[in-house]
Amino acid sequence: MPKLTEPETDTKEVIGIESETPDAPLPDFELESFFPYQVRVFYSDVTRALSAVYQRDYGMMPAEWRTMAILGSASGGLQASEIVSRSSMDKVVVSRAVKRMEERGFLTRESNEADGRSFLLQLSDDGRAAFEDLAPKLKAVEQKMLSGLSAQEIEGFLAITRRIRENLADELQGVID
Amino acid sequence: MPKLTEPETDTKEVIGIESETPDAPLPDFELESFFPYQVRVFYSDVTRALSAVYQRDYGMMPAEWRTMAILGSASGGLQASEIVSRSSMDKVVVSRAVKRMEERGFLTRESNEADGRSFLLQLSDDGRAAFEDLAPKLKAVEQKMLSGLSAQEIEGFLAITRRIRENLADELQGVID
DNA sequence: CAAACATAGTTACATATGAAACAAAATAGT
DNA sequence: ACTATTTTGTTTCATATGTAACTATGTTTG
Repeated sequence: MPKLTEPETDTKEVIGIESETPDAPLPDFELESFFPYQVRVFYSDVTRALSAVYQRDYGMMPAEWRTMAILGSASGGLQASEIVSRSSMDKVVVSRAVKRMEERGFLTRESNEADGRSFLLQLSDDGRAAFEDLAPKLKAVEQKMLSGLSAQEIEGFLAITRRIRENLADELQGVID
Repeated sequence: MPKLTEPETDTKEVIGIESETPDAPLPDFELESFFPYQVRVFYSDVTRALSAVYQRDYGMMPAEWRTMAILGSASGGLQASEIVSRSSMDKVVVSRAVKRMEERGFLTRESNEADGRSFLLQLSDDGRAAFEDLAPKLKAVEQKMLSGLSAQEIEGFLAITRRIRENLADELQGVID
């Protein structure tokens, strides 16, 4: 069932090791020192600290908070597609977040004069109140997690994330996203 | 701890002001420059580049790959609980990953002499073969994403993730994990 | 010993997610 | 104008996930 892609170079055959090798090549692979794993552990702590707040105070999910954050700092009404592009979330995720937020009275959907397919989204008064309550709290969490770090260190850190993302750019071409 | 209720501001409608711009405090919150958001975008690229490989080649999920990685570099058989502690994954996640890997013939479960509640897990020959195929491929992805970065830069980066996690340590106490 | 408690792992349930199919409206090609 | 294609957003379906309940075994304590 595994549709294995052909191993390009099979050193075993070249060297001529036959059948079961008790002295297996045993790739020395330490998960805990594997960079992507460390990134995941880091991310998981960061996101958990953050979502704990909007989750606890407003029962919101990450996608809802991000939608709120974008609408909260926007001037007029936004289309869902604009939220998609500004949040790097999937359009399905945004669609569902918007739906849930409308049900909970956090945003309004007006039909769009200029384009009958889309709607203009805006925070309702309740939504804005929640945003104004949450934004400082979440900024405080951000401050807390960054405390003791210089602006230079933070910028250096982010610069490295950008370089890594650039390194991965063509790796990720296949995945359309 | 506010629970979903904030005082409604109704002063405007009472007087009937139709001001287009209410004198809202309007927290200046830019999602795209919000540190946790940037971390998420970064993480999402890293993890996607990686999972693309074991997903494509073996149809594995992240939890399965991590389980494989830990078993692959372990000497004898491990209990599921050891995988949990070494992978920072939930025990339910590990349980399901183990189940699926056993179904697919990637690992074996022997009952544990020393403790009737647990089992000793080990990669099967197939599992080991998959691991030996995958480990170098994934290391290559790691190399690719880190290319152009000095060991010093990488260590500095990781040091910052550790400091941030320490800053968050008490924030995360509430969440038992 | 036996009742109480703790631990390992699984299962159930409710919910979240991603991929792909879909409908409706807009745009392009001829 | 008419058909094809693209874009916008929703829905469907199959699968993944987290929380809590559960089973079974092991440990502690009176």
